[in-house]
Amino acid sequence: MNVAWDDLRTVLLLVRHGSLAAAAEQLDVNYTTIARRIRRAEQTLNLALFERLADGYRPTEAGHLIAKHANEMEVAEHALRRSLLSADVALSGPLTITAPQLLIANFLAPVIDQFTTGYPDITLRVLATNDILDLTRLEADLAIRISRNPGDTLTGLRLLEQETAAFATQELAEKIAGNPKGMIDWVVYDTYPNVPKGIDPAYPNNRVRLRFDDMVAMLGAAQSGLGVVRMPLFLGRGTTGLVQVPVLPPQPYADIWLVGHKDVWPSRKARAFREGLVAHCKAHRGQFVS
Amino acid sequence: MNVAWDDLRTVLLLVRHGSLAAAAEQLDVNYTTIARRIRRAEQTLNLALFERLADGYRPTEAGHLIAKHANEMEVAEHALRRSLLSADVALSGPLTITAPQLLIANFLAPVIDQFTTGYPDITLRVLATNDILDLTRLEADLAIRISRNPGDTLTGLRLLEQETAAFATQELAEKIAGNPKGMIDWVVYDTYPNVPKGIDPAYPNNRVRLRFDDMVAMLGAAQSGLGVVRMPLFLGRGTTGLVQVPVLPPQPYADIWLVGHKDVWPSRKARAFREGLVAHCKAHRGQFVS
DNA sequence: ATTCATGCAAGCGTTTTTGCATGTCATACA
DNA sequence: TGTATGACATGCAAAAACGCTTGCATGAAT
Repeated sequence: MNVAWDDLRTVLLLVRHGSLAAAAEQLDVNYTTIARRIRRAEQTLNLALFERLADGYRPTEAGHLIAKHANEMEVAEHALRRSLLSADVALSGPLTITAPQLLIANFLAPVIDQFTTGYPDITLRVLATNDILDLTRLEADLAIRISRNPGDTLTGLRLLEQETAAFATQELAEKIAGNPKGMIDWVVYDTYPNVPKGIDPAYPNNRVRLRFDDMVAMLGAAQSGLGVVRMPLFLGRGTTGLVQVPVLPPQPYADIWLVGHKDVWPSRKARAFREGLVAHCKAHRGQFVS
Repeated sequence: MNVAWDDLRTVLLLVRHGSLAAAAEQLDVNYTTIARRIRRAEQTLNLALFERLADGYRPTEAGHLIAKHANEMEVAEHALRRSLLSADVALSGPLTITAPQLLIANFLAPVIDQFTTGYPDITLRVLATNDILDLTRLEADLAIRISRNPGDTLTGLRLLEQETAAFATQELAEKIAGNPKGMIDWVVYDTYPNVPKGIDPAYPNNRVRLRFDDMVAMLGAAQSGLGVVRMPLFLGRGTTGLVQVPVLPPQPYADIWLVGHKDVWPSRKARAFREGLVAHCKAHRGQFVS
């Protein structure tokens, strides 16, 4: 009559991720194991937890019920892991941070380098992604985010204020300077699909030539001379082959924050990372504003 | 970095019960297994959870921290199991009840007999004890208790009101009747260690001869003629060799309740048991009052 | 219609986990 | 001072859990 806790966890992950393979990936086991645990749980409870359909496992009502409660167990487990992290006084073991790829590549790499050198016993894991990871679930311990508000339940620290401006190749920049009234091609981000606001009236003719959903790709486009790109100052300045063009005067942009769960924030490892990061930010503040 | 949930549970039980053997009994595994799981958890977390002392495992601070959170996980697990019980519409599987031994022996046995006959697919487990089991933790699904108040967070149903009176052997009863002024020996319960209040003034001389901490033993003493015993009417009437003596007129006593957790109470199995029990109580109410 | 990707079941050999028997150590007791 | 008891460690063999591979069914893309 006693179900193993790990089996409950397995039910939860299968309900949450929908397929044996996806659940298996989360638990880092073979998907066969997921199937076996589910069967074992069903036998122990003498209760059908999933319907086996052609396109996967579909939870029954009982399966959903278990997932609901197992989810609460998971919440408690996450709280435990956060507590352990801050209770752990040793400067050793794993620490996971996440930040946007381009911020890492163009600004944070030295911080990371210095940190791993300074704390060789800490295994730093860097998740370079634009996704907002769930720090409550410890998908990461700390996150560096570009955002206008740092998140609700998290503890945060504003690292930097920054501005955006327009960048293009040297060649394109000269062409625009020689003919301000000519048509200017823009490469823009999908979420702001129009020509930026605030363009200097001296350059009256603007149009969108391309839209991207990825800033790395846009950088490539800009370097290839496909058009003008609005981007944060630090990015444009740090990308070889691009120069700032006066079409779009610098504008304030979302701040850069360091955020973490309140349980994790005071831990020694988090403090150690914060220290190096803050120092680096102070020293290079000039890269971000005009 | 991921601790198995079952290992967390093992830490919890070891902290709670203090020794490998005691924890092992709870989980129904060999105590060696407990030791191994603890070691594995410590290695995974890279953290000492227990001090190995000569007289057993003593939790470290981290061990206590884990136990605290694992306890919350356990609370969620218990909630899950209660939910499953009430979600389970089938009249089959296990059902656990608890009641005082003497109530079972002298009154409830027919209910139990009838229930197991009527619902052969339900495996009834009866815990005959005076201990107050924790229904939140599902140490039992339903409890029959003799109490003045049925418990706070539980759902309850008053089954019977009852009275106590004085009982002794036929021989002793006749002796007392023949000499009301003579010294009357009492056998009393440890928690009320004096001669009962409310004795008829016609019997002025009373003393405590023996104290017991167990009512079964007191019944034996009464049957052996060691003295007069105050006990519930149903008990005295149902015990061969005892007759009521008029020394102590019948007095109201604590009611008999059926209680259960609110999650369990509405389940079909609980309802089925309740039905038979209530009918039996109604039919035999006369056994409990004068 | 064919091909490909996804999702799962079943069989088989291997690894991990577990139970049991044995040995050690400290404590309590007579 | 010997002896019993409770609590744990260790080594070995059985049992359980696991990963890998093959094969089948379904639905989407070509």
